Amino acid sequence: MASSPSEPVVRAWARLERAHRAAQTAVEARLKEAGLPPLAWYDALLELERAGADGLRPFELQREMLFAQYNLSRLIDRLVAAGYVVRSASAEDGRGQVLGLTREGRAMRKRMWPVYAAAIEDAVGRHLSLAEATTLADLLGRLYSRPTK
Amino acid sequence: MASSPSEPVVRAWARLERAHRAAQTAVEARLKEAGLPPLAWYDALLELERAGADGLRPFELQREMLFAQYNLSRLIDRLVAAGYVVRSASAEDGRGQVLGLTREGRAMRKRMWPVYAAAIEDAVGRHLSLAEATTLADLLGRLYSRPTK
DNA sequence: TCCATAAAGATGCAATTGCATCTATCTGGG
DNA sequence: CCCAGATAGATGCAATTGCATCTTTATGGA
Repeated sequence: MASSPSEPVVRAWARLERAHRAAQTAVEARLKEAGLPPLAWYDALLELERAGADGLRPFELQREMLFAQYNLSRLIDRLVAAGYVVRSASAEDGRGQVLGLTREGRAMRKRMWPVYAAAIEDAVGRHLSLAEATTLADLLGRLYSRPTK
Repeated sequence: MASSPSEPVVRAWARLERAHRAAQTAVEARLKEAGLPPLAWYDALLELERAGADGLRPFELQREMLFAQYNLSRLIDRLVAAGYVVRSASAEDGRGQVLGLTREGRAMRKRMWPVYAAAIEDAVGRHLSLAEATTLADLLGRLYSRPTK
């Protein structure tokens, strides 16, 4: 019988870790050396921008980013402290709040993009053809959706 | 003009982050619920086991794991404190040391494997065919090409 | 030989993450 | 209506990570 995670699966896992660490480190370094906030800020700002005028509930953002609840709570603290996000009470849910992007938040996201984009190109784009990038995105997408097996 | 990271590249990057976070979180949770040490311990123990009787220098382990120097230094502290690794002075390099695996270290790695393996299968294996896993491993490998290989 | 510089590793301190738990509100069944 | 969960979010505290810098030993010229 074949051993339970097959050799290619173990390999894929190991490389997922390494590739991610390498890319992540490189990208964070680029942002920092440009005097910009960390990656996670960009992600949050982008999701909020995409959400439009209605804003997002923290738990929605949490699911989108796959962030732990307590980490997100504190990430939001920092974004609010920096003036990029505003918290307001939710009208429909007394327990909850709604997050909105400020003008400064929108501006910061925009300001981060060129640096971030260049870093992504270096960390990922440079190494792959267009077709390969598409395949990679496809396969990675499968890892966090319901299995089809 | 084509934007500099092409859309598939950005997508691949975004999914690399998400997929990694999802898998990482799931695997760590499995280890913890089995009362076992974190992932990084396994990696280090495995590398040391592979290195055989000669052991490894911290900086070699650091390169292998893509770990920051100060993080590795402290990871080793913990492994030594747990009795899984021993530090000894390097014979050839007065600045350095050599790491060796203890019997307990070897045993712990072995003990972690079944739990780790099952978690990998759940996080990765379940979602992909054999051919897909191979392709994924291949593409991910391209992202962190080490110069001397 | 001597020195400037580089490499190996450690460490103090600040920021972030993880864990457990807490408060407050909401929801569904009796 | 009422209460036992469940859900949204915050938070105290411990562990880990990141950053800057330090010590010690190697190395490669002039």
